[in-house]
Amino acid sequence: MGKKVRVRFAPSPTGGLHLGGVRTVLYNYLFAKKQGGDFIVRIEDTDQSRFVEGAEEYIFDCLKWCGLEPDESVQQGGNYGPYRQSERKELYRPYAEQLVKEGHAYYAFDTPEDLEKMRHESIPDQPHSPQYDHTIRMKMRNSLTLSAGETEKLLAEGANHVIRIKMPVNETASFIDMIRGEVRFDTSLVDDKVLLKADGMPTYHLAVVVDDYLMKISHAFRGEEWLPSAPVHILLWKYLFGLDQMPQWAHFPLILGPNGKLSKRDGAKYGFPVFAMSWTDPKTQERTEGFQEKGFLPEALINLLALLGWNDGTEQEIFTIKELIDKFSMERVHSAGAKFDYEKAKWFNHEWIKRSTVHSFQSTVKTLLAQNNITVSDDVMLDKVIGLVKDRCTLLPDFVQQSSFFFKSPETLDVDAVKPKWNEAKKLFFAELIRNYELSPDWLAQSLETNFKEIAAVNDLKPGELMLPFRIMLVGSKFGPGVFEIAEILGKEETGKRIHTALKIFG
RNA sequence: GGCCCGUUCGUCUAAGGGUUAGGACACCACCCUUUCACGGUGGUGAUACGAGUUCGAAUCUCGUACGGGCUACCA
Repeated sequence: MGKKVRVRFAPSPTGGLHLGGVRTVLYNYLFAKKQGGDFIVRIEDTDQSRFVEGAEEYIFDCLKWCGLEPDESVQQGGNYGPYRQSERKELYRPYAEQLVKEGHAYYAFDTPEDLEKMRHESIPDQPHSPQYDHTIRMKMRNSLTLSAGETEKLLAEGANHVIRIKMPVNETASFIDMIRGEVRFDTSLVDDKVLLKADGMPTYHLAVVVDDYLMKISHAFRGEEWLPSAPVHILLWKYLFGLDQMPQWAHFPLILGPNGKLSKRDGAKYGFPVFAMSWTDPKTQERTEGFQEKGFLPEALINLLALLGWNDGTEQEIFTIKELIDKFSMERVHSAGAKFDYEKAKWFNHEWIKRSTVHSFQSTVKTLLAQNNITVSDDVMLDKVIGLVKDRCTLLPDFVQQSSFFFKSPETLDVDAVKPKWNEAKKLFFAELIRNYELSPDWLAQSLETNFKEIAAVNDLKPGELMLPFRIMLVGSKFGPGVFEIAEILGKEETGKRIHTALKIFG
C-alpha cells in the first residue's frame, strides 16, 4: 500500500460529452482529490475511422467549465505521456506479441468476409451469438490452425492480420468491484477479443491495460457498460503485469434516459440537454444544446450529477465541490442505474442561483440582456435588480424576462388585465399619485407605499384594486417583485413617465 | 439466444435483521403574498412476486418475473 492514488478519465473524442461522462469525471475527480491523488485525462483515439474534428478540445472545454481540471493530460502535460493513445501506437505491439509468444494470444488472418460468413451461417443449432471463441477458433484462419511456417510466411508477406487473445477454457476470472463486490465470469463464455487491429492500433482492451499500467493508475473507474469486458482485462493483467498490479476497479451505474441508457445520439430529443456544453457535429452541422447554454450553473450540474447515484447518508442535497471532495466515498455509490429527472435538475439550478451572490451574476446578466438589445450602463442599479429577481430565476435566461423591464419600458401593456375594472376614479387616483410622487422628498419603496395607500384611502379606493394597474404600468405584465420596490429602482422620473404613458393607453 | 448488472413512493434516494419504511423533486391543499415567485405547513404515494433462514426480513439465501447493459479489427 502507500501507493499514490492516480485515476484517469479516458474518453474517446467522438462527439459531445454527455451526463454519464461528466459524472464519471466527477467521481474520478472527487475520489482523487479526497485522497490527495492525481486525476489524469487520457485520450482514447485508437479508432481512426471515428476521428471527429474538434471533439478533443471540446472535452477539455467542458471539463474547464465544470471546474474539473486534470493534473495530467494532453493539455497539462505530465510525466507519463503521451496522453493520446494514437501517439503511443508503437508501444502496444510488443505486448501483444509477447502474449502470442507465451501462448495467450494468436495471429488471425481472417478477412472481414470470413468473419461475416462465420457469424451468419456457422451455427445452425443456435439462434444467436456466433462469436469468435474457443468453440470455433480452430475452424478459422489463424496461427493456431496454420502451420508455423505458413504463419511466418504470411507475416513476412505483410498479410493483413490482427492479434486475438486466446481465452482459456473453464477458468473463472473474478475481481472485487468497489461498488458491487465480487463479480465472476466463466472464461469459456467470453470470445477471443481482438487486441491489436490490422492497422497496428490496439483495441481498447489492450490499450487500457497497457496504459493503466504504464501510467501507474491505482484505481480504474468506468461505466457499467464495461463490466462484460472485465474478464478480458483481468486476463491481460494476469499475463502481462501480474494481478497484484491491477488497479482497483469500480463500475458506475448507468444514467438512464426515458428509454434506457442515455445516448449521445439522442441529443436533446428528450426535451432536456444531455451534453455539458453545446456540441455541433462538424459533418452535419447539427447543433445539440448543452447544460451551459440552457442556463445551468456549473456548480448545479456538478451537484446534481454527484447526487445521481451517490449520497452522503444524511439528508443534505446541496453540496459545494469542496464538500463533495470531503464527503465522497466509493462505497456509497449506488449500484442500480438512475433515470435522469430534468425537473429535479432544474430545482438544483434554482437552489444554486438563490445561493449565489448578486455580484456573480453581473456579467452574465449583462450579456444576456445585451443579446436582447438592452444595454446596462448602471452597475449599481443592475446589482439591485439582480438581488430583487434572482430568487425567481430557475435557469439563467429567466433573468431576461425578470429584469428587462427595469432597463426598458415595456413595449406592450397587459391592458386586458386592467380594462374591465378601469374607471374614472382610478384614473384620477393615478393623476393624483403622480403629483404626490413628484413632491416626494425621498424615493424609497416604503414611503412610496405609504403615500400610495394614503391617497387610496382619501379617495375611498381599495389599494388592492390599484396595485395591479400600477404593476401593469411599470412592468407591463403580471409578474415581478413588489411594485414599490420596482418603482424605487426605476426612479422618480421613469416611474412618472410610465404612469403617464399607461394612462393614455388605458383611456 | 448467451453472459453480466440491477429491482424501496411517478423520479432520485435513506433505512447495512426490530422504524408508524425517512428525505428531496414533481403533484395536490392550505398559509404568506392586494401580481408572479420565494418561503412555511400538511397531504397523496413505495419495499416486484414466491419460497426459505430467523422470535423477527426492505435488509440474508434461492427461485421467478421485470428492467438495463454487453455480445465489432467502437470506445
